Amino acid sequence: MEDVAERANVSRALVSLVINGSPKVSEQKRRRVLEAARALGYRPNLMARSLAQQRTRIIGVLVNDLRNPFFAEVVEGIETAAESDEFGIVVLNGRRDRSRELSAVETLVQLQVEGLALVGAQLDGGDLDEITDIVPTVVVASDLVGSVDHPGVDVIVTDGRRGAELVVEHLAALGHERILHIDGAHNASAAERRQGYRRGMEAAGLGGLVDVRAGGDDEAAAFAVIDEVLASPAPPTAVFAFNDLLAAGVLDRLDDAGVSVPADVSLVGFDNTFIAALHHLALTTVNQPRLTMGEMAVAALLERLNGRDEPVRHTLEPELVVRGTTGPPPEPR
Amino acid sequence: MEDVAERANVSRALVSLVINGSPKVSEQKRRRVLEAARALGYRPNLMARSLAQQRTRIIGVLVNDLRNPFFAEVVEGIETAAESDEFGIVVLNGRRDRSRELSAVETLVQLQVEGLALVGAQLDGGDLDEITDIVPTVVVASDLVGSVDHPGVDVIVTDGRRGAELVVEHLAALGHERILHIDGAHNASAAERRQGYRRGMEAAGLGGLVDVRAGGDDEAAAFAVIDEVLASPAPPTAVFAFNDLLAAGVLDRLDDAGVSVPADVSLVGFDNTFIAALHHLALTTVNQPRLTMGEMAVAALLERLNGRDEPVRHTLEPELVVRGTTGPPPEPR
DNA sequence: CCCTTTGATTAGAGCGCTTCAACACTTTAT
DNA sequence: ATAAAGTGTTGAAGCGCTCTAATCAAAGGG
Repeated sequence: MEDVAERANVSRALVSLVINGSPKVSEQKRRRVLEAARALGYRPNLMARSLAQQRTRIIGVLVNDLRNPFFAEVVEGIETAAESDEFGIVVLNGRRDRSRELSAVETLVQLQVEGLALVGAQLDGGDLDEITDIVPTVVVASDLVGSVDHPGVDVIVTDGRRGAELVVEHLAALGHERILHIDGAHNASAAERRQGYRRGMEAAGLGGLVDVRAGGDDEAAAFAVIDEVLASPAPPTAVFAFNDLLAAGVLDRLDDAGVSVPADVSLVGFDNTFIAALHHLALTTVNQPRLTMGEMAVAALLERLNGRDEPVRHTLEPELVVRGTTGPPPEPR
Repeated sequence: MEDVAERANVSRALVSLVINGSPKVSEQKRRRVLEAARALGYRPNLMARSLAQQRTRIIGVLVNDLRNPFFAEVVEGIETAAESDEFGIVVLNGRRDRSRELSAVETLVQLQVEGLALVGAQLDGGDLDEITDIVPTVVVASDLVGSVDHPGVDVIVTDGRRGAELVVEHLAALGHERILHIDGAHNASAAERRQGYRRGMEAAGLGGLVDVRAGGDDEAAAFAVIDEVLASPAPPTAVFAFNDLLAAGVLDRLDDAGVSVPADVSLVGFDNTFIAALHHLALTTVNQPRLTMGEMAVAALLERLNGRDEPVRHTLEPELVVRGTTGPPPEPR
């Protein structure tokens, strides 16, 4: 910068003004500076600028699992929204490991991000206590454990309880009774969906048949459960999986076992990722408006930055997308 | 930091030494400082540190498309490797838009990243000219246009030419002759695969039947091509798609048209993403060792940082993964 | 012709940290 | 005792930028 100033015969301060597009610079000097900058290949140092300015215009994004297309799309929503507000984003990947999430958050805070978006994170309110009075935080696509309202955290979720209810209603309407739920284990939104499943079962008069088994969040987690369940005396006629990835795993395993879907067993996922839409899977699932979620997350952060003080919670409506993996249960023989 | 120093009755310099784990600090003061830091909730400012230290320990990653699981996994490979070398990564998403890629690279450079990994980027040598003598750069999973060796850029690729040849060999061996290639359009690795396809066709004595049509990099791009091709007098008996996503699109469209795979038409993808492995797709495809690619990318950058000066190019061997979407062509009637 | 106003430019302090050279002690060797 | 050699600690400069307040030049008003 020094060099640019010298070459253009102006002060460092003037260079700064030009670079930042200040209106109070004469056309002549502006030109001189820009040319000098180009000639020297000058590039402003973002670190130095942030330090001096005391702001970074960066939103930190912690994502639970980049390989899950669902999260990737939420992140794209965040990115789009951030961009239009002249913010950049830094994405860190928790890789389904809570301790990694914790250290990622720490890194982001130290990076001085101005807002923190936790996408599908497994952290709970306690983990965030310290963080939230340093930087505005929004939890997206997962909920704080126990749904406790934390004064410093905004929440953007699709109503997982309702979504799960929709699934059970749909299956029950088709005549299913033994409906199994393979859950998301420690996954942050797992509890909500479990709860919705239970309520749905009860509402349908199937309270006695509630069956929840521990799954996870990708295909592999489904295998053991399916093997176990198929071996039981009265296997389920329908399976509601925690998410599409898990459902895909279920589908594979059922296939291996020669069980046909939906003739023998109906199957429902969650998220409505592009995988579910593939004709060969044609997975019945629950849609979450992921781009919207990303955008709302950014909006929430900006409001905080503009002084809002009370927590906000946006619960979006899930939507059942019926495709080819659900149908009436087989006739009992 | 000032405050911590004061509370612990030491100088700022000492605090810095403690935070950075210097061995030349007495146990007593170290304890005092750490306690003061905890009590005050002190967090070092990474920006300030980087500025003072003149290094960031950050590797910038530009990825072509986060929604494509293939790229996401390469990024995970990079992340893992970076982590074990005590580097952090910052991921920016080009979202399939070259001008966005350009500005993302600019951002990363200004962020003072110590290395740049371009994953599946569409940029060419010219775009990088200016960049490479500022920061070590490695191109992963795509190649510079024209494969010109650029002295400042390392390249980690799977041999797309060979991969495509393998595909054609496989199909030809099954008896196919009219093999269509739907390419990746402007995608950076498209050219190589096209070339491999052509060579493969010629080697199989099918040079006259070469048929390449413009595709893209996701499902949607396939639709128009399939419609067009099915309407032609002599439709292909096999389709080789640029990647798995595109292949999934082809599969969907063939399905719509009532064409069955592989009985009527064989189909091959590329990348071996988890999608291809789903039993209901069971897509024959070409594997790329994505985690390894990510790791090699980081290794290349570190070597550069340690003074290597000549460019390096690692070409990994692709591997044909035969699944259920390929078989002999239908009997001509 | 001097004073005020306006607009363009600049000096310099400061952002939060690291690091080097200097300093004050202690210990050991002589 | 005194010099030499370590330990541990600190003052202060500097990283590349921004921004406030001060300065300077030109223009307008009386």
